[in-house]
Amino acid sequence: MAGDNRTVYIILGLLSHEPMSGYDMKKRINVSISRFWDVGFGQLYPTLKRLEANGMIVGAGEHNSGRPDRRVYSITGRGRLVLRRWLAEPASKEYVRYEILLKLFFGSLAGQEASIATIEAFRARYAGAADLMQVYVDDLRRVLPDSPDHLCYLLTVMFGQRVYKAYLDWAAEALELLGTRPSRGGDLQ
Amino acid sequence: MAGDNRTVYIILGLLSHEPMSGYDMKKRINVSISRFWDVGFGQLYPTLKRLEANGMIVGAGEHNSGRPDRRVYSITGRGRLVLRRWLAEPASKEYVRYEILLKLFFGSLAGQEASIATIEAFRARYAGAADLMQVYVDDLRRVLPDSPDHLCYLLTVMFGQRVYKAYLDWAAEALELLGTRPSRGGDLQ
DNA sequence: AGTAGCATGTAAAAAGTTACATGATTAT
DNA sequence: ATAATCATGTAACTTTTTACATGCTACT
Repeated sequence: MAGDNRTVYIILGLLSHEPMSGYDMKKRINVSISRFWDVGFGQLYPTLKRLEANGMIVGAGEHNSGRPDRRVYSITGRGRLVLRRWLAEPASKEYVRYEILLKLFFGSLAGQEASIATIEAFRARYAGAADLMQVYVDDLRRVLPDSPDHLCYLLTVMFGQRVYKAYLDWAAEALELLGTRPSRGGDLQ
Repeated sequence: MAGDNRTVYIILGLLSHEPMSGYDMKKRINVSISRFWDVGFGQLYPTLKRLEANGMIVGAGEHNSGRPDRRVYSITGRGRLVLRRWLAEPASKEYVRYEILLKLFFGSLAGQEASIATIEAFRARYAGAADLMQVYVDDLRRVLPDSPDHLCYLLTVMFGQRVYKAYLDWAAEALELLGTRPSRGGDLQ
């Protein structure tokens, strides 16, 4: 995870569409990016400062009547160049950390019930998410002919839909192996 | 990712089965754990020192004729207690970082060809892995009745098999959407 | 009255990666 | 000859998380 700071490219990527503040970025990240790469305020604000010092973005203070002042950033030519260069490079290997699998792997010390509870919690965590991704996929596929710019978003949502489905299918199979009939219905949340 | 240091529990979990050296642990991690939680030497050795200082493990120097000396660690009662306590707690949320989705999300600036190349590389990365996981699953399911202690391992391998399959299915669908017939055969490596 | 949202940040700590160092043996 | 394996470790660095700080407005 050392090496290139991806927070930089997320900021540049968002600003390549339109100017916005750090707070706006976090909101965008939460709804569309955080599923595969989350960024916190503690990373966002310092990185914005650094990018401005390096001339990749420029910020303009904006007065906001009644609300705190905003600092709206725009991408510069240099920022666009750096972003494009990164996009042309091959993507690094996927980085995952599944504590649930760690617990199951060492689960013989905890007993079957503990493993079952762990998997049930995992399933509950993704039951709603998988359905939601399916809805998004269906919607985006419908509007795609009229707005092909949604394709980039659709690709990432499709990914989520398939991976979450794999999660749920695995959970069902794992529970069966552990000798539990999967409970039907009422397992959302 | 702050909070609890999972390297600690990986070490304790491995030692709960049998005593071994740091080097042994890394080998075990590479073949069975690194797919869902990797640990490097730079984390392993300092953590071993800390765990010994805290009385969770004890190390014994072993002379190795012709080879470097080894330090073989064993888990203590206190270490077992800490491990069991962690196993009883609910697993934290999954942590993932997919640079490929980041690049695709901002891919409109790079063009379709770049997106296609990105996805092809991703597919090549997992084509072999998915097949391998399937082989492991089949093997483990066959030996399971005779050695039920393999169940914990099987659960994690099943997870990998399903997720890697989802990766490949997504890649095929994504390439189709981008207007590329998926190339048949010879796409390993 | 209390919570959530708006909006920006800082500081400390933890976690993780990378590069380096040593040096013998064994396989290609 | 060269590379890989065995075996341990350190140091510097980067990245990420968490907790704190401020203060106003709008909703319940």
